[in-house]
Amino acid sequence: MRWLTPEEQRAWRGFVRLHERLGGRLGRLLQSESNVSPADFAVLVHLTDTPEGRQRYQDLARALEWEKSRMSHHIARMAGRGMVVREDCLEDARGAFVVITDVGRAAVEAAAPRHVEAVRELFLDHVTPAELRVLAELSERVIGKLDEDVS
Amino acid sequence: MRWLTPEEQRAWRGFVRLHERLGGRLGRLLQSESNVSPADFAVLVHLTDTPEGRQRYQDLARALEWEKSRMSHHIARMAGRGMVVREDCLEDARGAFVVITDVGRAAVEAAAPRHVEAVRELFLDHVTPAELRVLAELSERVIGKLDEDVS
DNA sequence: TAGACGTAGTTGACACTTCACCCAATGTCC
DNA sequence: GGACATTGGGTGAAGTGTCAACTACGTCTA
Repeated sequence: MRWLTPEEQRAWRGFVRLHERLGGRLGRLLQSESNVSPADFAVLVHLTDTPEGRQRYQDLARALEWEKSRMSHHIARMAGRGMVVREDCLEDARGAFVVITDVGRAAVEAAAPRHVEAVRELFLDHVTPAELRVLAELSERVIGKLDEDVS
Repeated sequence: MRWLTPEEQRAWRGFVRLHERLGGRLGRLLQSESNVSPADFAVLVHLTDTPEGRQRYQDLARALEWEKSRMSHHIARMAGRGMVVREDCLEDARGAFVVITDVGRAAVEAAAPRHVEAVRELFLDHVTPAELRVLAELSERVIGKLDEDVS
């Protein structure tokens, strides 16, 4: 059996740990300063990316890589807090839309600047452009391989 | 307000998404093929790293970067499944040890080879040694900065 | 040595995720 | 146009994580 070499371990562990740490910090920051969970924020950002501020459940689920059940539960909770509303789909009676509300829009707009600033402060500012390029390429390549595997 | 440049976005999004995807795949693999959750696996691996197969709750929590409460709940559940036992600490009556059982040992040993193989197949095989080095260095540097910030 | 403060771990309530299953609408193939 | 699989989404229960409060022990200091 082929175990990991020290360099492989170092890179793999570093990668995993870095994400845990950064994710934790950024998440707590969103929560405490803007009263929005990372999951809420992700949903809201994706909704504001569309011109109408609305998206099909499934498209949203694919974009966020969530299971449909998680999407359903989470949107129900967000709807309860007034950040989004559910809307039936006329073309396909099975389907439904998630639509961002004014409350939701206000929440993203309040949270986004601080979040971006934190990403910069905690991550981007400590990484060179060359490293960033390597990271981007590597990520895209590996994600591409993961996608191939499924098919 | 300074938004992210396209290259910054590409790297940041890629990084986050890569971790989500890889984590998801590896986690589901552990769960389905070895009947061990990623969290269980992490605990068991850390325990087998020590000669006695035992560690203080707090040390384990620090190593895994879990909150003490999560550790307490999770160990209770794992104990319920017979993978570990709780043991009182004689030197410090407040403290306690987590000790791996034979069942736990068998579980890691069954799961580890397949897991390592998957990390290789899904990640390491698609990344050059040079990229790996960049990733390791970058990760360690940024984690170091995160640690400084706290102090 | 009494009080104050810190540390190790626990607990319960609540929020979130997953799993397994349900249902209705749609597609497709004969 | 009827059988059958597929798709889009919902649901309840069980598993998991977080937060705040709590117990009990240890340590420091006046």
